[in-house]
Amino acid sequence: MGGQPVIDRERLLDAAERAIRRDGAGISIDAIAEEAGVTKPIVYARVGNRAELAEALTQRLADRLTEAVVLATRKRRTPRTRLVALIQSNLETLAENKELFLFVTGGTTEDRPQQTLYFASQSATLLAKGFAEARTKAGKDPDVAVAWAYSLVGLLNMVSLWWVVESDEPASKVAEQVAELIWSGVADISWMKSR
Amino acid sequence: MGGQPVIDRERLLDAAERAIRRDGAGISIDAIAEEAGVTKPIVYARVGNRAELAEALTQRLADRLTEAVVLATRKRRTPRTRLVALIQSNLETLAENKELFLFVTGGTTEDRPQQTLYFASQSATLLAKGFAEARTKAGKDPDVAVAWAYSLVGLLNMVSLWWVVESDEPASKVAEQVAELIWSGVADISWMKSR
DNA sequence: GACAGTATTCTACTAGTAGTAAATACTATG
DNA sequence: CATAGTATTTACTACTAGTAGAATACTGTC
Repeated sequence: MGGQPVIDRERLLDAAERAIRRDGAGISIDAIAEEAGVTKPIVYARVGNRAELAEALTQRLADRLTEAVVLATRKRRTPRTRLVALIQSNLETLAENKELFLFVTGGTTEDRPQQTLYFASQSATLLAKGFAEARTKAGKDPDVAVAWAYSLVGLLNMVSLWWVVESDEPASKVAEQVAELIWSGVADISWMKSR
Repeated sequence: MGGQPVIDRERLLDAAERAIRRDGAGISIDAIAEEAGVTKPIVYARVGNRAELAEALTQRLADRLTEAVVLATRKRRTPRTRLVALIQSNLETLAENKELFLFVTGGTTEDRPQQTLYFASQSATLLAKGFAEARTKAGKDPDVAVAWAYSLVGLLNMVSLWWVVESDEPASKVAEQVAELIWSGVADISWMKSR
């Protein structure tokens, strides 16, 4: 058991994904190592502790998400249809990666909130940049960008969680509904007048 | 050590809160028991396992949140200022209960996603009801209510997490910014035209 | 006032996991 | 074939959730 490394980081992460898909987000490092055909210290040598593992898988999921979103929105012409496509592909991608999604946003990592923020910031940073530009062009205060970015990422995150875990509605329908909210806001309904 | 129970459920939850405030969200059941001046099995007898503890504290935090929001919005006259007040009091209440917030949404509970959904549904259910009514009155499809409710709860949740953990901006400012988004949506900026 | 019965609590344990140090085994090179 | 160097595993510590059963103190009754 020496000489050439028996498995590289990427293959190890592949194995981690498989294990998570199979056994759920509560997976142990030992189980991941076993899936990879190695022992625990190898996991620590290649990817680090549990938090770092979650971080690496978060990165993967975020990339996958971005790719899917770009692909889905590319075909659409109007901003509105692109928004719907963005939301829908978000939902569908996270559903396809359900257990990974649950591991990344929920896995037993102690510093879970940091993890959630990290996951969010992956998308939010990019989004914020776009917002800032668009607002500046529109002659409005670009200062809202960061808050808006986290807002939308949180929105998408929760809707996805809810939809993936609990809802039976088709993704297209939910995407359309959420798009309506994001697009026009709540101003046009007589909201909160009584309560 | 017999006769009358030495501590009731509520006082135990008080102790749990104190312990979490002091030692953070990663607190052990033993530490909570110690703070309460009893031993672990008592905690299990009164509130159940860790997930049930989180659930009970979630309930408390949700109640505190609702109370604060009702109080804050009551003073405001227009729907728009009420929305700002809602968001701001949400931020401030969660900041005051930072560690509890992190425990509830992140504590090492294995079934964390379920926990998050539970926390969310506490507020979302109520919100959804209001939305459905308002939309029906406005002559629009009330079907969007549930998706909208989870959307907004997720939005508030993430913004709060971000603000509590990372931002230095005043709550009033962030509340104003987020209100602008929720109120009028993103339709008025030329968004996603390029990317 | 003593005692039996019972509710309550604690002690002590199991099981399982993150993370690590030290021993072991392999391979390439001379 | 010996050796140096690296990769891997074994075996361990430390910690925590959760629980069974022993120990204890209260309360009502004679």
